Amino acid sequence: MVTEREFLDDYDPRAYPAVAVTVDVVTLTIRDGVLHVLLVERGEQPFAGCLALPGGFVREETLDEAALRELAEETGILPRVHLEQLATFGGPGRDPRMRVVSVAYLAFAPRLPDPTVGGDAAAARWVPVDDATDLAFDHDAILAAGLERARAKLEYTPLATAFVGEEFTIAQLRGVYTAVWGEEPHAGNFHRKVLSVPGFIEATGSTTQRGGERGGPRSKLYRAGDARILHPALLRPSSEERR
Amino acid sequence: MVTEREFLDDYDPRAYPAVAVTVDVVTLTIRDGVLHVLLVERGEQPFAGCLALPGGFVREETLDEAALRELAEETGILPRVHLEQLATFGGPGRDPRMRVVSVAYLAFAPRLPDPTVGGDAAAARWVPVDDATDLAFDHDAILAAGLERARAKLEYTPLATAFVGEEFTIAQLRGVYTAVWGEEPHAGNFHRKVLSVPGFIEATGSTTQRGGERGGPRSKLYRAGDARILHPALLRPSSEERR
DNA sequence: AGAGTCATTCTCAGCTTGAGTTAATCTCAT
DNA sequence: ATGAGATTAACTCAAGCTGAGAATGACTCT
Repeated sequence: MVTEREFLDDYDPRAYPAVAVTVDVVTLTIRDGVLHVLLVERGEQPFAGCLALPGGFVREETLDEAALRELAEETGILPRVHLEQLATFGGPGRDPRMRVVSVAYLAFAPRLPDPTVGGDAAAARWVPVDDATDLAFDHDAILAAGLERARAKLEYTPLATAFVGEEFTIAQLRGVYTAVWGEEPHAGNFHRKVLSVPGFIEATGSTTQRGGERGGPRSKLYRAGDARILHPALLRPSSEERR
Repeated sequence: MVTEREFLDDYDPRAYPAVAVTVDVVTLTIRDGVLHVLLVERGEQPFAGCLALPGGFVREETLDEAALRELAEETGILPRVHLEQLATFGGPGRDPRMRVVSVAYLAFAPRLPDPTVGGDAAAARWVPVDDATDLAFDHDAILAAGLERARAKLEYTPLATAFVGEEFTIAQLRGVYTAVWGEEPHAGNFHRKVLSVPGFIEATGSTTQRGGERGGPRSKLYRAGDARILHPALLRPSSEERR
């Protein structure tokens, strides 16, 4: 990570401005069909009163462990979360106090209870992503990067299954795509597609106890398959508009 | 990037083991049809004599600037390089001397002259990626991540054009895919495909002065189009084997 | 001149996709 | 109870894309 010569020439901790390394976590979940992100309210300057992504200093642990620890501290306990590194933000001036390099993580969780307030932050809560603006520091950019990553990964990975419970219906899975993409896939084609992609989902053999709230037959239940990537991919309807 | 409370509680630079932040750059190019990576030879312990990725400390600059600077120091001058952040590696124990968090970058360059030795490193050189094993620190893992990213991005971005010159033939572009994927796409289908994806390449109107070295007609010349993503994507032949 | 190479264009069958339709199964309000 | 409306699941069909192979010339080298 550094050439020896430069290490010897330059290495003197006191000669450098202190650099802090933190992790920030973009945690996404779906509540009532709407994509939410976990935010904490800052109590002090700078950005007092602003909402921010949960995060904190990295200790004697790997970066992944730090992200998982921060998340657990904010929300109590996190079962079955998918966690992956998103990107690192480290320009000078991100934090007015000192140089802070922040490794951002992205987490996906099935619907969880409201965060325990006994955690690290004064107040942690789920906020619909559309309302999550004017965050502290450069957290708007971090959130935007997380959302774009999530949207893209729904296409070619079985990530959507991380948002639903152990057993789920195809309609619930479709709801994940609708919430994240902001657009509803064609129900019939979606059904055909998720069943045809090998390893995406597998039938449990049972069905729901009742039909939908407003009627309809009982739907079959599925669980996540063992595929790590989807092939062929599920392309989002709006992909023509991108360019 | 950090809650205020934790910042106040924990922040004391001397109370923390010093953390260094560096950038390491995986620079890929194609020479004689073979994918190469830029490596430097370490002169000192640890890993003296080992090959390593070029990199160094982050100064008063953004992370992107640091990566670009390190690259320029190693190779002289870098025109037209594509540079993107890859991932951050920061577990304890990566470097036996101190905690080092390294932000890895991925760069793609058209064929360049051999690196100027007047740069930062004692000896920088291009090494075929298949020979780039047993690197210092965890650079094997960083390189592997860079290669996988490069292979994936060839599918859905016009990245391949970053490996060739301003003007290029479709065969040269195919050569990029062959070198990176390790598998030659079907020539006819590749030709049809790159021409049909909107914004990938555009004809310049001219042709090469001569045919190929071993015969064949003169080929038309193209330049990169303005698309940022390819739609539909160019899938690698081996994608069925993944799973 | 002849052999071999290679860019480019076609053909064609198979597969996937988008859009719409149909049948059967339920819930809810009347 | 009964009908209206909703929903799952399955089917149809045309259009587009893909992989594989082959044909056509334009070149270079011997």
